[in-house]
Amino acid sequence: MPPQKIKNSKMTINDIAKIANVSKATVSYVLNDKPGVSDKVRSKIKNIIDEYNYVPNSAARGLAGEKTHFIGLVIPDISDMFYANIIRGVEKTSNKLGFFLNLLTTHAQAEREQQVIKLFNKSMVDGLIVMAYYLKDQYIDILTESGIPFVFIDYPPKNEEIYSVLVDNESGAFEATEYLISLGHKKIAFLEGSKVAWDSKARFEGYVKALKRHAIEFNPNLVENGNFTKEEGYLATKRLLAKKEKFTAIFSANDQMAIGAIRALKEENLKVPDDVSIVGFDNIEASSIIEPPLTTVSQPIYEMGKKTVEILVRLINKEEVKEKKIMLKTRLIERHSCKKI
Amino acid sequence: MPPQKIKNSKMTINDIAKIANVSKATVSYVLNDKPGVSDKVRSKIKNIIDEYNYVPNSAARGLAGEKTHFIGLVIPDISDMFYANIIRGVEKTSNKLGFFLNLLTTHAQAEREQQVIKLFNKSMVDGLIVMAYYLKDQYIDILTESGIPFVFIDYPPKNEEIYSVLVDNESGAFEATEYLISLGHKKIAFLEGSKVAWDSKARFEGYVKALKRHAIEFNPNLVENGNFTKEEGYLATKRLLAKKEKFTAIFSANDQMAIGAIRALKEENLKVPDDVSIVGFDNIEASSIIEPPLTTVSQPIYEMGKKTVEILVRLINKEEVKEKKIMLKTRLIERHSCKKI
DNA sequence: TATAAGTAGTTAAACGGTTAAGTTAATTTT
DNA sequence: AAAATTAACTTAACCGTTTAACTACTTATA
Repeated sequence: MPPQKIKNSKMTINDIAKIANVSKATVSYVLNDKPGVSDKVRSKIKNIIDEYNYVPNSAARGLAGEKTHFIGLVIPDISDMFYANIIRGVEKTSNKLGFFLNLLTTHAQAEREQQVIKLFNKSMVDGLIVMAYYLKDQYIDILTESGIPFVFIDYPPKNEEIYSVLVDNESGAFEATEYLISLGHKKIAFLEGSKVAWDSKARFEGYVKALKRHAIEFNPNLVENGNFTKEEGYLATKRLLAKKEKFTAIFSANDQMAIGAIRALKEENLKVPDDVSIVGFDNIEASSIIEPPLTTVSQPIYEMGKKTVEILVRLINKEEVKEKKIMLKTRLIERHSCKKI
Repeated sequence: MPPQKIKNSKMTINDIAKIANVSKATVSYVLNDKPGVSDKVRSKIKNIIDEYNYVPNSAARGLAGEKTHFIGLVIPDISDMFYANIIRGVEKTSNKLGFFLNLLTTHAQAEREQQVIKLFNKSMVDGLIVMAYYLKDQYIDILTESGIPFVFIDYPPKNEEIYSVLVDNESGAFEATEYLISLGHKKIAFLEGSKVAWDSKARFEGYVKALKRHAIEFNPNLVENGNFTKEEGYLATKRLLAKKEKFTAIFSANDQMAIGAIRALKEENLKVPDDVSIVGFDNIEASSIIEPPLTTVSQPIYEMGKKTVEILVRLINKEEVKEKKIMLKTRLIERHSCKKI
């Protein structure tokens, strides 16, 4: 066989070293941009690497050195657009910073979350991004012990020790409610999400605070639970309507429930926004398509992913991170589901 | 320090071996369910593994052995629900079969696709699932040479050599068009998607074949390009309307364009389905929310992911795979956007 | 000028597994 | 009862990197 360019997949650092007539250590130094190599040799090696399409074996890298150049991503469910969009930010940013992604989904099952967290050991990933569903607290000890840098996305704001980036749900809800009030509404119903989710609670808090701020008395009869789903949002609205307790607006803790609410209102021959104004939360795709287009609170999802990776990579590089908890602001998107009263 | 249970993250196969009083080879055999270990010792080791929460280091595994237990996933864009849903099937199935996922997105950029494919070397992943956007053909040589098992998702059906799972777009479109015909429609417009995408072409083919089958003459004036987007679907429909060429139904190559079409029709005071019937393709979430709920063709997305992994894992295990190309059937979802003429 | 300090490179051990080959003891065959 | 076979385990090499420690020069310092 004539001597030929070996294929990239077979190439090792040894091959490169042999071709360049240096030791593999020298090649390694070049690969990692470390000093101790003359410019001449350095560029010679770089050329050879390019020419032969050599890519270092990341398993070996992970084994030997500190860095795997991988970030682990723990996520409940990718088919949920919220998470999918976060991944988008995560992926783009981590690639820009030279990292790849290891995806592990938990299907929002507690048991699976537990498994998953054990799987990620130090030589598998350099750091971890966690979007937990159940075990947020239990994770922390395991992760802290393991020494892997990690940052949570959307972690309930109590624990001040851990790194996390989250959305200021309360102020978003406050703003949404205040918007309704500014339109002249005084009897504003609230569709709450999951009883246990902290973001649901935060949105409720924001609603209550806005009422209080404008001296409107909170009426518990105007609150119904829709568990964040379209179907239950529909049902909750029906219950609300059945009470004969008057209201002129609904603030729904998410868009899905708002969509259910609109259907319920239509069925009762109530017009949105003429009879009832409604504002949602999340700005999902459907909210711009529905009739009428839904006024809603948009979360900076892409930016969440981006910020999270930026923090994690600083952590991995042992650089200083000023704030442990990053709160991102929401933005009210005015469409056509609200009307001045 | 008192002797304590060491943390899982620090545990190595050596530690387990020491505790069990065996060699690490024996532990390895147990880990990989290989013969040559007595039941007694085997279960003893298994207990210790459980007790100490030991998880083998996958980088080391990848380096030393054949298997990394990772599947690489090359995908253009996760925020596209179509891909996100495929991942769901991929993830669930691969976990069930004992594999993890390595996610690499290409952001639908040719250059990025090229990079990405080089990154996956043998000791990084056991196999590859590719959802390519541009370089489908170029990939093949590189991948074949590298020796990594791979399967394409949604690969254009020409190359019979490679493994792929895809949706029978043509028969789906055929069925949709035939459905319209069965309702009495004869003048059926077609909103085509991207000019280059093979699935777009296949859907067009299905449309044409259904017309032919029912002896309806194909009228090129009734075809407009909407490039798969809502906005261009809207524009395409406007152009269609401007022609004054009569039609009573539209078959749109995807739901996004159909949604644009509905808006365009509404603007021209045409009622769906009373004046114009319309059927879409994809069954995206919004299609059930829009007014009227859209009749559409649903793709077996989850199953695609599932099937793909199943094939890939067989390939990885060097088991026989009967068919190289798996075509999955679509399903027509009847909602309220079509009417008998 | 002798010595210290720096530069550019090499050597070899380690990382945590897998697996072919070797060893020992128990069991079967003749 | 000796030889052959089998089962159960161990030894050690290897996978492709990184990196601490070392060597051999060159250059600067006292």
